[in-house]
Amino acid sequence: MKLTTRGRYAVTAMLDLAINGGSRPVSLADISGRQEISLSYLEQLFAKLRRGKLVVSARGPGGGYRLARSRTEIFVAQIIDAVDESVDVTNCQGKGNCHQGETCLTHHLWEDLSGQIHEFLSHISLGDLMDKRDPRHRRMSADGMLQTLSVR
Amino acid sequence: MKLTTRGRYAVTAMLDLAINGGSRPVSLADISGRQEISLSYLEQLFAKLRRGKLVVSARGPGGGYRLARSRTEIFVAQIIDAVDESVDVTNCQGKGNCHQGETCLTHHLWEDLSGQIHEFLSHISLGDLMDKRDPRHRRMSADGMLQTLSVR
DNA sequence: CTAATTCTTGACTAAAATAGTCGGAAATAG
DNA sequence: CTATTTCCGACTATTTTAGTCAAGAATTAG
Repeated sequence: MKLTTRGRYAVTAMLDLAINGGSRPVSLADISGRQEISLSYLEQLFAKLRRGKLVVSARGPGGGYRLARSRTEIFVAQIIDAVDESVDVTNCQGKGNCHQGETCLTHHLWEDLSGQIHEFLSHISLGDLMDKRDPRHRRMSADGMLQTLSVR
Repeated sequence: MKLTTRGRYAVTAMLDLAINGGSRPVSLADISGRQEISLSYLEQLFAKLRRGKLVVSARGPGGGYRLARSRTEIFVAQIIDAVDESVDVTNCQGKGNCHQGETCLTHHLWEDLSGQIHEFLSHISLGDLMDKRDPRHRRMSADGMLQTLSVR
């Protein structure tokens, strides 16, 4: 799991699509204008998002992109995975250069943590993020948060 | 919150320190050998970790670094913050170029999500990672965290 | 004291990732 | 047909990452 500015751009653009995309597709030019991301860069990102089956495209006038499925079925982890093409991070894959060393141990510990972050982002959909705009859904509970976050 | 390979290196090195550091300091040369990170790069990272008060150093033969405090009191978020010097990510700070636009909205949504990840990593200590019994107890609760996502 | 060890610092560099540019081709609505 | 918009590949500039090098300061073992 990697979390770079590129992933942020992608999630931002997808959020824009989820917010502004109704029955009509949204053009990249619109997103570019609103989110201040260069059009050409958006093209690169959406090529990957399309390959990742997160959006569908429509060419021609009035065309653009729309979400490939409901905003409640598109998760942040999928977006980041689509644009980040995670490199494999192991420096000891297959090779036996990491016998009884500590390398594999610490590597495994990191992978574990990384996996948890991925797991977390796999449960947050665009819809979840958007729902936070609705004040009725606002529930500030610092106590509750600590209970769910800390080691139980 | 950014999550790059540099942060991974830092956490890995700190884990090595937590695992291999007993009463004696651990030299960067040792960490370099075990974790296959270049010595000079480790020097850069540990300069920042020291400034962040996460490690203390000891010069001379038999010297090296040791954790500044107990492994249960050093958290992953602190390590990443120390080496990443997070840039401010707002493209609309102060400036009024983001009035009723969608830019601020999506930006805040991302900030909230990013904040949640940071919050999560603020509760995971080196000790937690080393403690391998029952990793499920460290897992994030997406439902619980969504309740706490703030609205601005 | 001396010498080896280790951190400390700064300047520099190579490689990679990021972000953006450009030119054109294909599709399609009007 | 024509304007709009996705699509696609090649190219470039900038930034970040990772590593190198060299000099120097502190400390300790012997």
